[in-house]
Amino acid sequence: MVGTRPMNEPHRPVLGQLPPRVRIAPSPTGDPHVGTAYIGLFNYVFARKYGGQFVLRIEDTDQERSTASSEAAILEALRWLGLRWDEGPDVGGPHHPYRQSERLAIYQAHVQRLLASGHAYRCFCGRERLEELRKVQLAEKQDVLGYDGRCRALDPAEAAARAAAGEACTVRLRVPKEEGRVTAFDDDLRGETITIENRLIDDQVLLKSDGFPTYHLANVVDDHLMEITHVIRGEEWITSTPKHVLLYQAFGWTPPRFYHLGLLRNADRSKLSKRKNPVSIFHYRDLGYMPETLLNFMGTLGYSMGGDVERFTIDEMITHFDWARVSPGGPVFDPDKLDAFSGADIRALDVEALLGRISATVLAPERLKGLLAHAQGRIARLDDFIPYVSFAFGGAVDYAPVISHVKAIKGRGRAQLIAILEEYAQEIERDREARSFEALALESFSRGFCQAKGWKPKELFALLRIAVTGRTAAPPLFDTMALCGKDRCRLRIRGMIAALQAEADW
RNA sequence: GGCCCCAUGGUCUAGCGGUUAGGACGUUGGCCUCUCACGCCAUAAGCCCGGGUUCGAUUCCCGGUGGGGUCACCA
Repeated sequence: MVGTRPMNEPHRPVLGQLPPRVRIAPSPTGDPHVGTAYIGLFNYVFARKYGGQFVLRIEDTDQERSTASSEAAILEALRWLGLRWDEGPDVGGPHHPYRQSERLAIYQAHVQRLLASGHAYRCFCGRERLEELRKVQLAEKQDVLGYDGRCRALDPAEAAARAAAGEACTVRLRVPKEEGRVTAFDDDLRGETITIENRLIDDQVLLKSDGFPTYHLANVVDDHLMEITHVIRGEEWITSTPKHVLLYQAFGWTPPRFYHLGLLRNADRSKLSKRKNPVSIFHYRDLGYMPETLLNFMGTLGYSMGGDVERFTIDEMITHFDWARVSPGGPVFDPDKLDAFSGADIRALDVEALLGRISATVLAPERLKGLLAHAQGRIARLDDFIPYVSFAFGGAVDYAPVISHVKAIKGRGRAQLIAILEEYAQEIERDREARSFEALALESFSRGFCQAKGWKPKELFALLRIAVTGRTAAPPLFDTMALCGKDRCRLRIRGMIAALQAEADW
């Protein structure tokens, strides 16, 4: 057993070792996720602790789902938190570009190497056959799922010719499947060697038919080229790490050290998901948590300063950081405790500083202006402004005063209301335009949604207005939703669903 | 289901062979107080189970159980 270490031996870099280079590699496919921030925090702290570099790399190899706006949002969210990266798509660096979609030629050249050395092969199996294969494997309850290796035996020259002739194909990793072969790597957080039998490792696709690499290939190539020394990521990657190790071996490269952190969990211990918890970093920003509070809170998840200390700054975390103080288990993200931290931090501010914070966020001039534009026509006295726009502040709202109006929506039962809200919340996330949460896009999405579901706009919009504001009267619905922001709307629509579910007598 | 990871009160954790098992959030009760909040004091609640190793296991090893992850031309 290589690489095991007694648990009482703290992990310290060997003297004379180069400073670490670490990275986070978010995929720009949605709202900036707290899981990204969590992993980012540990990478950042580790890099700073040992005077290394923290790299931000955008893994936009999924052409279907990646968007520029998501990438921008991720950068914005990480900046808000104060996790500064030394190299990245915006600041550049010696290993640019840092956006994988701009490194296609690099991956293709590396795939050629693998093809030439026989570590990879072209595969002409189409999606239909793969789906069929999968169906059969599932039906037969096979334990090992995955590609059956049909194209492994193809003559490389012939395969190359077919590809050159324009036949669609992918390139797969040729996993050495000889009886008894295993692939192992050390997880330095766990202090264990993790070993997996090669027969359980799939001949992973490395290059997709659209010419883009998969995560596995791009990740290994870039980590090597960018001289990443320590890969600190979520434990969801543990089972695919052997594929990466095989790739390092195929290229003749030395793999980095691996640290797999436990995944953030919902209250029911499943992996943190937006169905059960707010997961967007912007949710926490827009509902008025201070970045240092969030950072400190996340720092207490999985990490401990030791003893009784749990309130600490990121600088304190950096100076005290030690891998031996990181727990491998997946912590529950407890919003109540975050609130307690947040309240304490607000109280610790002097009034002047608090005013500064609020002026810069909750009451930022730009935001106020947007609100005023809609309040102006609806108030009689300047002083009415605050109560009038109160719907745009705070988290959950109380539906008790307005629930009768919901019940009065003609011809719609409780179950129907719950269902439509759930569908609405779900589909709006998938709509490329609407998820920007701009009024116009919201409106066109919502009207289309009504049509598709056979609801009159009037009924749905009334329901949404009540759900989002807790009131029956407000500025035009889509302006209101835009003013409240995506995360607040999401939170309140969920709140409305919960309120409806609680109305047992209806 | 196969494989992999994990395991201290409800939650986050301290503990690194011998402790009255400590702290924080939450709970409950009280104090403070015009109310609420804050603050303060107190409270109930935990080492998953079974084998080893050891004079001695919460701690080390193995097994079980439980939880999680993963089995895509998504990351």
